[in-house]
Amino acid sequence: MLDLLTPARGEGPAIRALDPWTSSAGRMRQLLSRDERAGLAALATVVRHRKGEIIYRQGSPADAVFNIVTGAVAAFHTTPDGREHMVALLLPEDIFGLSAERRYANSARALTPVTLYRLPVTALRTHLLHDPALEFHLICKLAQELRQSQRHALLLGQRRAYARLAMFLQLIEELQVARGGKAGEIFLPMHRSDIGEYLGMTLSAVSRAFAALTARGIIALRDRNHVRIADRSAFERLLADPRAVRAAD
Amino acid sequence: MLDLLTPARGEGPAIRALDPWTSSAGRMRQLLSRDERAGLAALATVVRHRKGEIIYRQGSPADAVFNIVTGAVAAFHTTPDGREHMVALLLPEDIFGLSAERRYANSARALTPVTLYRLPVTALRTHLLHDPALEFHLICKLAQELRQSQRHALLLGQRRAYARLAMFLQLIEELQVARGGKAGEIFLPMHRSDIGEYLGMTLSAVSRAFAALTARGIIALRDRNHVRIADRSAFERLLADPRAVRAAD
DNA sequence: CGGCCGGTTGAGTACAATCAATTCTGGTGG
DNA sequence: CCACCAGAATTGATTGTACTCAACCGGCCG
Repeated sequence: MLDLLTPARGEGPAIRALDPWTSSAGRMRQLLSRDERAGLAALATVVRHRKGEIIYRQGSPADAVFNIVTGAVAAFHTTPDGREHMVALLLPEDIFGLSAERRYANSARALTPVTLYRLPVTALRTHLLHDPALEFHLICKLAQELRQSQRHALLLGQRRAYARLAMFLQLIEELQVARGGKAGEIFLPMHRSDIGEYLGMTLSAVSRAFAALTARGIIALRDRNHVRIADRSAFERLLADPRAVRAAD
Repeated sequence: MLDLLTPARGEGPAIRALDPWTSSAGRMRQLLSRDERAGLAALATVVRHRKGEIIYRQGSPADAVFNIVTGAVAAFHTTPDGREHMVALLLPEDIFGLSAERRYANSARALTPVTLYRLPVTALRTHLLHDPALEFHLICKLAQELRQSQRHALLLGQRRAYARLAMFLQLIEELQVARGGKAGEIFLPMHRSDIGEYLGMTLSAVSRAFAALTARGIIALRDRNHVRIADRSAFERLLADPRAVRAAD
């Protein structure tokens, strides 16, 4: 299961990413050394938010970057007509709040209770310029988040609702495996409506997509937030070619 | 018009991004100093590709990062069933080819004739670790590309085809303004099918979306690759609330 | 018990995908 | 300069899928 509660071992901010220099079978590792984490800890303050709370709002002055210790966070964009679109799903050892022109480009909300390190940008900048190795690790992490975002775009390019949901489940499963969890049982730290925002579809469509995958025996719901991959090969087949499954209706 | 042909003034790799420390009204600037560019130039080789050529293929060993001098590049992902989805549109002074686990996560293709700096990753890494300021600039650029990717996701979350197209046009226009071009006249360095891949819809849908916006007097096509915003306020209104325009059918 | 929140299900509609036919455009060679 | 060709783009008819709006369910809490 996806563990949102156990902090990374050790003290201080932590970032986890795929190692750019070795093949590690999709396993992410902690990039920061004990010293790097201690250095960052000196700049950081710990902040907590309850489930559902806004961490920062799009357009407000971006004076800090955040690093998740425990919990899950959604970065989302609010359109002028009031709808919300999630642009990133953030988990422990992720970084968020990077900005341009001193304003946050989107808002952030706690999906679960969260504990964060808050790093003021000015102090962080100074610190980074004195620690090239740390900077390099941050570059790796950003490249990782960029790939993640591109994958999100890929998901959104899917036409069929159940294909999007399947890609989403695969994504979450990989994240939990990459953090050392085990495959097969997926924990969703969010409501159906949040999933809908991430998948770019309505609550109803999400619900129907869950129903469709369940009816085909591909997944099974233990409860609303726990999904088990019931038929791995059908799951893989669906991901490989979304159209192949349609006939099974 | 979007200038893809004039290289950045000066010599060597160049990266352009929004300045994270000042409000610059959306205007991007060259982040690298003359010295930084010269230092990078020492590692780089210049490569050229004809329009349509593959620069690297998803899954192949990622031994270099690229920086665009002139031209436009598409980063795209090929799904097992053969369809292609564009995940990024890259222009002069952009960086691409960052990877994890020594493999490219997606393919890259020249949309126009392109000139690139090719930076071997090992040399680049060593160089970066000796130049914290340069690393910091790279961080800014990556944050920029991350925001760009999130914006792409936002676009893909739109339901109506013409809304996606409008967001796309806005995006291209901003890119050209940010690079010093002037607003109002947009150059599209790609075919309708490429646009379709970026917007996550078919060629026909792209064509119909162009037709819809033209029929409403929002845009005007000088030729296939040159779009003029004919009615700026209607354009803005459409972007603010895609549903508002439907009635105007 | 009643209200509320999160979620599911149903009927009708709107929109883009699909497949296919047709037009437009730019380049080439006579 | 024009005829021709091939690729690019548009347009048309039909179908599939998700949206919309709405009713309904089930658990939780006062």
